[in-house]
Amino acid sequence: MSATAWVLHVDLDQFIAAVEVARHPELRGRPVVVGGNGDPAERAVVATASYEAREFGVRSGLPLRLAAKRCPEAVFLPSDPPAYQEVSDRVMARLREFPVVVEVLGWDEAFLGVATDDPEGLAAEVRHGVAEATGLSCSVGIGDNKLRAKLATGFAKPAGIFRLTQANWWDVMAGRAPDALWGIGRKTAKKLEEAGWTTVLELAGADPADLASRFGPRLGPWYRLLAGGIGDAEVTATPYVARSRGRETTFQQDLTDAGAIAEQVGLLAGRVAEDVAAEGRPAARVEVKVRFAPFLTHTHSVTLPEPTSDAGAIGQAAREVLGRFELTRPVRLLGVRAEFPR
DNA sequence: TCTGGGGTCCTAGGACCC
DNA sequence: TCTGGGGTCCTAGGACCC
Repeated sequence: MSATAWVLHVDLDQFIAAVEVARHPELRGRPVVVGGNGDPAERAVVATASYEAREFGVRSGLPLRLAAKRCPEAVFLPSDPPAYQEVSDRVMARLREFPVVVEVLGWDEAFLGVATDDPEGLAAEVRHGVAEATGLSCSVGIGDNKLRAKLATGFAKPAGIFRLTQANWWDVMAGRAPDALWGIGRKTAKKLEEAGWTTVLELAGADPADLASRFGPRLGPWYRLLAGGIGDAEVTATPYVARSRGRETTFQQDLTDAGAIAEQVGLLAGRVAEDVAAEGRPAARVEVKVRFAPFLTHTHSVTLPEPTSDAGAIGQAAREVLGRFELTRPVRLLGVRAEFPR
């Protein structure tokens, strides 16, 4: 008799805030907001808010200035990605000690592929193991595929375990709005609603051809599958291979001087060239992004004559692409991205 | 919105080729 | 020219996710 295949989704609770509280114990129990340089007056957004801060309506993506307004007593800390990466590595290493296949999704989450007849028991062991190794709390979703495991975690949080399978899919999901699904956001939910599909159950019964005509040949039919809870169950430990590497900066004050803009693009291209060199594969395309005030974003890009890792060639391509923009408005963001051959 | 920075994938139109 | 059908590449933009 062989054990049943399950997908577990492990997600650290308020990960970034938890890492900061772990190294600043005096902050435990206080509203903590991490983002930008830690200065709530700057142009930046919240990376993570502690649960105490969330009580005040502070959420990821909220401008720091608004976070300070909603929660004046919050402690604002600068984002420290290397520290989070280091803790993340320890979490993932601990997960790999279980008899599971680990697929890392980001700093604070991973899928586990596992064969067991007691997924709740394993999920509890995972929670204890991670807590013991790192002091961090996580939640675990159990599913019969990745989509259901991922959504289950949302119902498990914080510090819990939840199982979502075909058996309870409709009980849990039928009446929810389509943007409860992983892959449908606010914009698509609005279009769906305008077309008459306001719940997961309704979307699951939609005509695929109708969906295709509204959302495209792949996205449309895929939305119907999502609503049915149907998805991939294969968990793979194969290291992920980047398709592109980019750098971008939002300026605290908009740039208007053409020379300054060109200089910043040169600096960004230099950083991207370093990343490309570190990747060990040449870049095939270079894209430049310009966000004009108030918030108008445009991109131009070029396919290089041949793939290259040469910093001079990447910088020159970026400057040439920049020349295709009409720089008639103040610039709030510049970005350079290199794509690898497909 | 007072709207970051790192990415991924999809779409659609035009160019180009057979 | 009253202009087929298909495949692929290039490009810009959009939506979504963490």
